[in-house]
Amino acid sequence: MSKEEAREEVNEEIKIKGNSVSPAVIKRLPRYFRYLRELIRSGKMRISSGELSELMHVTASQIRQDLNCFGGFGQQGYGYNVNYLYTRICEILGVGEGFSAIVIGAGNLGRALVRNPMFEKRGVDIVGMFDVSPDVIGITVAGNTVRNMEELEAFCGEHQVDIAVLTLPKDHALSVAERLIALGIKGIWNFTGKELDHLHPDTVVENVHIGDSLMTLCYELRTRDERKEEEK
Amino acid sequence: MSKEEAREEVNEEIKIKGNSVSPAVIKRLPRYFRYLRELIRSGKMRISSGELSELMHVTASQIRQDLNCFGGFGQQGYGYNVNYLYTRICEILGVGEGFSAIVIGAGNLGRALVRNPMFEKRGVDIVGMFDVSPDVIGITVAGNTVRNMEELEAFCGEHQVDIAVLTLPKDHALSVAERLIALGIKGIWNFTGKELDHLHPDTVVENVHIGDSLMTLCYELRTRDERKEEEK
DNA sequence: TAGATTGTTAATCGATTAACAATC
DNA sequence: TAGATTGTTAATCGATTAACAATC
Repeated sequence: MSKEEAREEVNEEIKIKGNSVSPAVIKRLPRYFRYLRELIRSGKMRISSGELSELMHVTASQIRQDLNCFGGFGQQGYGYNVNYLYTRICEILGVGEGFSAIVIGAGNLGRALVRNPMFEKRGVDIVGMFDVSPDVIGITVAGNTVRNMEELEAFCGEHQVDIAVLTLPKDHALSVAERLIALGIKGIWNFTGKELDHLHPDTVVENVHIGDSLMTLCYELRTRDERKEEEK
Repeated sequence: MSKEEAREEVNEEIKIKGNSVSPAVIKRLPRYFRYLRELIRSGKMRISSGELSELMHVTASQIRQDLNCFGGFGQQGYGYNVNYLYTRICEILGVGEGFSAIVIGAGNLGRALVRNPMFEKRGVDIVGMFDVSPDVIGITVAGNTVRNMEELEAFCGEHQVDIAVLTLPKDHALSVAERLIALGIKGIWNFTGKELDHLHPDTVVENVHIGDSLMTLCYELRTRDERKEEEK
């Protein structure tokens, strides 16, 4: 067995042994993904943890530690091959797994999301949109015709759907989530503000609260204001 | 000096002594804000850390620890007065400071954000929208007429603007940010994906990368898939 | 007063950083 | 080989949890 193969095995073992990779590391992976994308675009072939640390404003130590959770991606004395590293990060994050998604709720947010290149960049394929309002049923958004919510079950019977993006009003979120879970959907990207975790142990729920970020900004502004007041 | 006053003094001191409140706590505050809002809506007058912990799926210890960073909001043997607690959290987060914001970029995302009740709920007032495209200049979005970017300087001279929401293409983000900083804008809510931190020490930048959240979901889906494969 | 629940200290846990031997 | 830089261990730092005395 070559060293590479042995490493792979250990690697696999780690992945199997539950979530041995800490949440803090996982949360940082998309950021590596973004920076590596940029580096490739700029034609950079190779990078050291030191260089990358300067670029990303994190410690080189953290970068090496993070990347090593998934195996030795670098080479002593050389650094990391940008393309290889990007490929591995993509693998880890499931880019290229070909996940498919439906969007439920074709309001302002739902439409804006579908028109965003975000999904394409991350290899997630939007395969359908749904709504209850006759005002939007039948319209086409970025190539997706909005279907009647009543067609949900039939549609999911015909198409493989991995992810449901929920951008519908809060008070309908729970009942829709239950329908989705009954249909075997594995992941819910939840913009509704309704707590949908713990509904089903096999369904992954990722919550987005954009407003929380706005509030963090306001907190900083307020404390900065206060500090200036004090300085007087 | 009453006990309350003494407490306030200590409290103030803490706030002044730099960022003595840990980032982890600050990040959690908006969540408390959301839950307290709901509790008020449901008519609940009083709550213990134990009850709230069950509701929010965090430890009671953490709740008490978090709230205590800002002073004693509760009462032994009683718990927390929901209204009072909400009021204090709002104060801390700068809700009601009357911050004003402009949105730069009236594309899909910019328009969706402006139409969202988020800003209103958090006491942030949208006072203007800007874009460079003749296609959108002049249209009205949720009561806001989209202005030509050229009017930015004149507008900011006439109106108090605290926050700029950037939803414009990445490659124009830097030059616009520099104009905003020159105009004395204090906070940037950055959706562009361009790194704008460290541009100016007095400008607070809060970055939003919605795609990162999607990738976290994909990571969970992939590892779950992999685990199922292994089980076979 | 007795019961409940906070505020707060101490203990534990996890995450980050520093350091350096391994090695390309 | 010498220099560079990783992978990895050990040390530090910060955040969470447990425990309980203070007190309403």
